[in-house]
Amino acid sequence: MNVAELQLKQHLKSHGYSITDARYTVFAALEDKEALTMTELVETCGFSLDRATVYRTITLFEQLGIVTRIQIGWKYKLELTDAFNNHHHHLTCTKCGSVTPLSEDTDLEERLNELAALYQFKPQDHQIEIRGLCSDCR
Amino acid sequence: MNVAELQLKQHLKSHGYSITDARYTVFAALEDKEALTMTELVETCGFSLDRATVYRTITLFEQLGIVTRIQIGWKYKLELTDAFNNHHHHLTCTKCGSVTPLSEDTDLEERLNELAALYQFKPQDHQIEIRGLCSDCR
DNA sequence: GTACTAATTGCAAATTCGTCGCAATTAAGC
DNA sequence: GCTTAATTGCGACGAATTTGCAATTAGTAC
Repeated sequence: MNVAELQLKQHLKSHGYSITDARYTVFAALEDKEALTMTELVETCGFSLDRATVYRTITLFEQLGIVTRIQIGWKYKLELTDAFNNHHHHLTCTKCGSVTPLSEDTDLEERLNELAALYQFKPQDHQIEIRGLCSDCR
Repeated sequence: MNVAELQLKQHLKSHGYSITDARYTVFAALEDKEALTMTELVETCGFSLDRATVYRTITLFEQLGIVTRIQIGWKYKLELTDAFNNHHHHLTCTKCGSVTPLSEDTDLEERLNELAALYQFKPQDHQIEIRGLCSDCR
């Protein structure tokens, strides 16, 4: 069991939820991967888990702040949250459909916080998607 | 016919598509409004248009860069693109679900362009969603 | 304006997506 | 191990989205 899985275990436990194979399976499917659509996730878990279980698990993970939804092109996709080692900023190519994750950028984050403050808004999370042509397609 | 509708007409024409009532109706439903879900859009067009036509029209509008999907909380919504006078930056309240549009911000746009440039990426459009607690809920 | 052709639309049927109730199974605590 | 409560699988359901095809409409040339 790696660090992230230990973290998952503690997270579930501290919120009073059981540690189950299904939850590990879903978590593992999202670990260190590019964002997945719900359908892809269900396929990845495949034989071992029922569709309904995957949906229920994702709902729980979202409530617990383990997973977040981001939009990539047309569809929404699922990713682990920052706390579980991920990012939610992407360059999406409108031609070839490639997705390039963008590393965190302090200037950007700060500006977002300033803007939120203007509206007396307390930010918890955010996502940014830039659509355009990637280096290969331009 | 207002400026935006003229622009729509030219856009359709220059790409070889017909100018039809259905396309005006869908366009009008999105004009000067907050983003709509597909279901809301179908309801807005209501009696006059078949569901399938609305879906097909939106697919076309996306291909032509007239409409874009943005993520609002869990769901995606539809909005006119920048070229047709809209913005895609929002503050979403995770408690009450309210959506506040964020006005364009030069600093932010510039920083996004700088970042895209780092990846030899040619930006066409972008969206930003900040999730958190609105002034009423915090 | 009329006629012709190709594009567009409405309708109905078929998929796909996401949710729910309930019985069977599994995890947690003793 | 035993008991209890949480979790899962299964089947069924309602909502969302897509598709084929026939009827209608827009575009173009006379």
